[in-house]
Parts: sequence; C-alpha cells; structure tokens
Amino acid sequence: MQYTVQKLAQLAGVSSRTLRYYDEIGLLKPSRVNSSGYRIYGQAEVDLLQQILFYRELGMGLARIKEILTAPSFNKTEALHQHRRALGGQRRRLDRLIATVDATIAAHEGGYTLKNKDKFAAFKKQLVDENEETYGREIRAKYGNGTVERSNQKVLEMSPDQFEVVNRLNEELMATLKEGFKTGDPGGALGQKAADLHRRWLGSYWAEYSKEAHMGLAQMYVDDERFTAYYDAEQPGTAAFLRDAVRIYTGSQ
Amino acid sequence: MQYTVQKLAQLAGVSSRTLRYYDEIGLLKPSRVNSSGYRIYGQAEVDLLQQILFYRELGMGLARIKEILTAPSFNKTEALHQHRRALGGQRRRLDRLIATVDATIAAHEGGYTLKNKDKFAAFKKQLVDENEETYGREIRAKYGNGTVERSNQKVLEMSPDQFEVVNRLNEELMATLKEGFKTGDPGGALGQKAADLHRRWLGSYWAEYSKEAHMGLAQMYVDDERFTAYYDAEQPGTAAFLRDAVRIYTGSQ
DNA sequence: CTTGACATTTACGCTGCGTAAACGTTTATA
DNA sequence: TATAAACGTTTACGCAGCGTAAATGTCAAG
Repeated sequence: MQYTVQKLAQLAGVSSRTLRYYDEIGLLKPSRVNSSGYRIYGQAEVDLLQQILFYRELGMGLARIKEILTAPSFNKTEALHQHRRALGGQRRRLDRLIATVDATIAAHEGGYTLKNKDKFAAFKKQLVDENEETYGREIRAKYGNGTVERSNQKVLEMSPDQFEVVNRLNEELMATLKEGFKTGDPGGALGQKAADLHRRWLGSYWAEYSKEAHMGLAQMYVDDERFTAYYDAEQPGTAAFLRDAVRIYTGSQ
Repeated sequence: MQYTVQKLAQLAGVSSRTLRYYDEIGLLKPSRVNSSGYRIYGQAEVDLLQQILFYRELGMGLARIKEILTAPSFNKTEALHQHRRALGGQRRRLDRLIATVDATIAAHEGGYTLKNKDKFAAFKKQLVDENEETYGREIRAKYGNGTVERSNQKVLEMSPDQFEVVNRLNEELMATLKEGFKTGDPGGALGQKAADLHRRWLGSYWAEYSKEAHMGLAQMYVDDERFTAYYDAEQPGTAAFLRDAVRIYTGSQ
C-alpha cells in the first residue's frame, strides 16, 4: 500500500502540512520520493505515524516523541513516567487556578450583580468578623478602637478588584518570605522586598501608615502565637524573619 | 513613588523584558518617559500591573486581559465564567491524558520489566478471555476454531507498542464512525474511512484478511446484540452504519 | 575620566503547525 | 487532445509571550 501526503493525511486525520512538517524535522520521512518530488509513504510509515500521534495525544512535544521513537534504546517507560509527573504537576496547577477563578467569580458576582450584592458584602463582613474574633482584642488594645474600625471599614468598602489585588499581594508576600527565609538574611534583597510587600499589603487595610505601627504589627506576629502559627505554617521561623526584615525596613532601633 | 523598569520588575517579580513587552502591546504603559527615554512608572501602574499579573496567573491571554482591564464596561464576570469553562475543559482533557498515560505505563511496565513481565501478559490474557467469554461461541461458530485461536494468539504476542497502535486505531474508528454517522452516508468519505480503519484494526487481530470475513464480521455487529450494544453505545444506529460502510467498502452484493 | 550598572531599540528564536503565494504534475472532463 | 481541476512542491510569514543577544546611550561612583 502506497500513500501520497494527502492520502496519508486523510487516513490518519491530520493535515498534509503536518506531514511535511514532520518530514522537515526528521520525525517521519516518506519511504521514498518519486521522480516528480512527491512524497510516497508505505505501511511502515503509517504504523510509525500512528505511534507518533499516540504520543502526541498524550501531550508530548515532537522532539520528545522523536527521541522515544528513533532511539531504539530509549527508555520509553522512564519517559512515560516523567511525562506522567509533568501532567500531574499541570493538573495540580490547573486545580489551583480553578479554585482561584471560582473564588474570584464568587467575589465578582457578589459585588456586581445586584441580585447577589449582599453576597460579596457578606463575604467581606465575614472576613472582618473572623478577624475581629481572632485578633480583635489584641489589635484594639495595641492600636486603639479607631484604627481597627477604620481598617474594618476599609475592607467592607473594597471592590472585588481591590480584593484581588490584596489577595495577590498576600500571595506574593508569602512566596517572597519563603524564598527570603532560605537566605537567612532579613536585610537582604528578598527580606526587604518582603517587608515592602508587607507594607503595601498593610496599606490595603490601614487608612494611614506609620513606621511605628508597621513595626509594632510585625512584632506582634512573633508575640502572638496565632499570628506566629499563620506565618510559620510552612516554615517555622518565618514570622521572626518578617519581624526582623520590617525592623530593618522601618529603621527601628 | 517612582519606578524604573528594573525596579518595578523586581518589585513585581517579572523581568524588565516583560514590562517592555507590555508597553509594546499597549497593555501597561509607563506614566511618563523621561528626557533620556527611560520608562517611569507610578503607583497607578504598579496597581494595574498587580491586576494584570493576577489575571495572567489564571492562565488568561494578554489580549484578553487587555480587554478586561482597558474597557471599563467589559463584563469581567462573564469573562471569568468563560475562562472557568475553558479551564474545566482543560482539566477534563488532562484527566483523560493522565488515565491514558497510566494505562500505557501499566502496559509498558508489564511488558518491559522482567519483574512484572507476567503483568502485561496477564493483562492481554484477560482481554482474550473476556473476549472469548463474550463473543467466543458466535465467532467460533462463524469463523471456525482456527481463526479464533490465531486471533487470540496474535493478541497474546502483541508488544506494548502494537497494543497502543491498536487502541489508537479503535479510538479513531469510533471517532470517525461518530462523525460519519452524522452525514448519514456510509458510502461517503467518512463512512469509507471508518470501514478502512475497521479493516486495519481487524488486521491487528486477524492473521489474514478477506473481504468476506470482513463483511461477515460487520454483519454480525448488527445481528448480535452484544456487538450492537458496543457500537451503538453513544449513538443508536452506528453498528448498522458501519455494516453498510463495510458492505460498500468490500463491494459486497 | 573611567568603570560598571543601568537604560534604550532592534531583532531572531522557540512550538506546531495554518495559511498563502508562486509554481510544477497528474487526472478528469469537454 | 486541450484544458481545467485537483493535486503536488518549496518558501515564508504569522500566532503567544517573552528569552536572549547585540549594539549603543545614560547615570552614579570612585
């Protein structure tokens, strides 16, 4: 059985351009080329193409497929395992994305559709209440009722967009802290970046900024075990690292 | 607060190239350009960049992000819903890929590691046995013991690679049948492609091919309700469509 | 005044083809 | 048999989102 590009393309359900491309990169060469320069494929090439398409459907790159299929000694099983790990990573990433999108949608729907307007408000209110319940007394004792009330008010007034920014800032802060902690130097670039992010994150909650208040809050992260637990969740010592970074950042003492 | 490219890049955790690119495509322009041509960004740009990066992390394209952020009237919620649907599709696709890779790995490990050599063999044997149990009597009655034995033997001798090809052929056959069925024309391109795929799929099981045997098998797909159920699973009438396509393909009657 | 660290623009490279242009070959039809 | 339609060929740009030079200008420090 002999096939021209078009025939093989139709048989395999790909475009003729694809076959020419595979020829070009040396992935699938025709068995011969006739006197007019036409590519002629035989049964062996059909079978090989099936294999190529199989691996392609698994989401593998053509270069990888070439390795697997052309080097007979290539360890296909190991390649598959590696690919499987990559896919697993992709899925975890996707799941995270989906969760975030869902949360964002919930916030938007609450915020922008009149029908569910209260939903987002309730969402934020719950956040404020939770915060009050968890940290309220200490923060009020330390910063006074006015500061806390203004902070809560600021959260309640946030638009979904601002809310996103805050969440992103927080995520970035945590990531920077994680990296910075590894360096062990709160005065280093990462430590100071973390302190700066923390200041900006704080700016989303506090109406006015002062170095003293900033430093005071950072100190509380170490003094109050509930804060410590939050920041040390992934890596013990992170809260202290942030406190030290903020101390340097604010130039305290 | 004023930032140059590098500063902003460091602050946001992206490369300066990225910021220039965003400027180039009009996604994020600096607040001003100084006399030396340096890009200067202000607080507003920092905030906008945060939003851009937020949507980027959701896996959105920059063009889409531009729409969302530059057109103030753009329906963000709808865009998010749409994106959510796309992500859902991606996850379903990923899950399918992962299942296939896992199955392939199982076959390979059985086939190639000595330790689990029997596993793949057992896998194939089970397939043969199941087949025997389900269709054995009819097929033996129709084609004789020899044909069935040789078919079973062929399956048992398959390498994992051949196995993959067969599975892929089957998938392609089902897909082509599904599309072809919509056209309602078993003599059309898709119908005949399905018949050809079916022949090639058959070639993986049967030692020798004959038009009569091919046609006979296709007829059985209609006569035997277990076959019919298999092919009609997604769309009733598919088995008959395949029978008709094979009738034309083999030039029977 | 030099050095080094920044900034700028221009432009090619990567993946996996789609799509078009410009042109030769085979096949079917008038 | 002439011609048109349907195929084949090569060359090459385009897509997304930057990475990575290369060539060159600017700024702060020693």
